[in-house]
Amino acid sequence: MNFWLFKSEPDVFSFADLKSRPHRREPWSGVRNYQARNFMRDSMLPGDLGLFYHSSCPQPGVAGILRIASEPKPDPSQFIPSDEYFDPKASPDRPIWQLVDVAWAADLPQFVSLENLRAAPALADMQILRRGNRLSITPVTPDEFHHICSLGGLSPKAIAALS
DNA sequence: GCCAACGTTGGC
DNA sequence: GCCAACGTTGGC
Repeated sequence: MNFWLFKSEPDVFSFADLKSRPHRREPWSGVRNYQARNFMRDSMLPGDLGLFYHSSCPQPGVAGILRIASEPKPDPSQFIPSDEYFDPKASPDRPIWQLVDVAWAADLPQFVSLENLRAAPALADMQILRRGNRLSITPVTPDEFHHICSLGGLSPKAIAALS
């Protein structure tokens, strides 16, 4: 199993929004960065777990836990001219951008703020904490994932039940 | 709103 | 294939 961090602006789509969707599930559309796409295409598997991170907001940080709920597939928004994520270089025959469905997996009893993340020595190497990091999807190590779940107030038992 | 950092674009 | 210019991201 692999572990991931998904960034989203909560004004646009928050962890609470995911939880309120039918089946608590949503296609993660709009990724337009090759590295992030390649993670989805090459390394992500249904059942993998992810941290739902709120960015560009008053309180950045990890708001909850999600699970990868589909194989990667073409992101339909790339084909729709009126869509803000339209890509004229893409066609249904030759899609460029992929998405995966994600589903709610668990609430965190406590929000894990960016400040909390920075204060944890065990998380010092996280990609999200590096200067200039702009990737909307990044891998995290199993240790980092478990550490953040623990900071979020999940018991070891609850964390184990996720995997 | 500022600004540093980064990815992408396009002229050559 | 280089690299300057540009747009975007995201914390503050």
